[in-house]
Amino acid sequence: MFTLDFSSRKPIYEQLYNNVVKLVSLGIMKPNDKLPPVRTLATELSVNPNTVSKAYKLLEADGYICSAVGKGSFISPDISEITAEKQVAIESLEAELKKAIALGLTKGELLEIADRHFPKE
Amino acid sequence: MFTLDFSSRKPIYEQLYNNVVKLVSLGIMKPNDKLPPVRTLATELSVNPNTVSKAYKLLEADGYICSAVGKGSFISPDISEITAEKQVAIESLEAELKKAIALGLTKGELLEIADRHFPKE
DNA sequence: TTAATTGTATTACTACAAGTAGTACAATAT
DNA sequence: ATATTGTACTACTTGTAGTAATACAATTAA
Repeated sequence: MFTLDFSSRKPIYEQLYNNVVKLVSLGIMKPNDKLPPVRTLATELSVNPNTVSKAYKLLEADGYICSAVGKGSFISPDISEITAEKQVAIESLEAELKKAIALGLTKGELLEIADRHFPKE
Repeated sequence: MFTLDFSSRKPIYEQLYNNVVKLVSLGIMKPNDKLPPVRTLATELSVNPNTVSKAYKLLEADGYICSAVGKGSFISPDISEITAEKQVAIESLEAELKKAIALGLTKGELLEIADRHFPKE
């Protein structure tokens, strides 16, 4: 269900995050489905519970899952519509990004723009 | 001519970079104008020559200036057109970015997109 | 041709942040 | 009550960013 690459430079919590996003977008996990408890998944993957927790925390911040102490973590009920609209917006964004890069936009400049649009994050 | 804020978190080389960009966009420095030599500027600003060099290197990579050993560093001859077109593209990009953010795009996701479009930088 | 001026490359030191782990805490369920 | 769950706090380790010290290479000017 979850696959990790420990030799990768990508942080484990980020890989976990992407795992869940992928499972949802592929329809393998559906709204209200229960995710494995932090400790369970951590043990399975031989990883610290806090690392799993970090992934879950991010997933919740981004609206993918809902977590509650004692209850557990679940795929958000209204995940489908969200991701669909967002996907379209991302595609438009990437199209504009390509144009800008062709005209000499650098990564540094893009990061600066990102900082301006995400205040104090 | 050049102003630095040493108490700022922003790296000095980045501040220098922005100084030059601003001087150009304000028309204070024009195409083919000579920039102060690395060592001279470094001494003036009480900074290591390498720090100035790093700023110049970035400016050259982004097409703002041209550097040559023994000659010096100069504002690029064709800076005006470049920056104009680019500015338009950046505005479109930011418009799309705002839409995507409104639909739930996160900073993390944006950075991931950035990584995808700037391979191995 | 020689000395001065210029940008570049290499290396190393320091500080800070990211990533992960250890542990204790708090809320819910059974 | 006790077990299960997510969360908060702290600390350790590692890596990267920023700057500096130094040596190098190319051009200019005398």
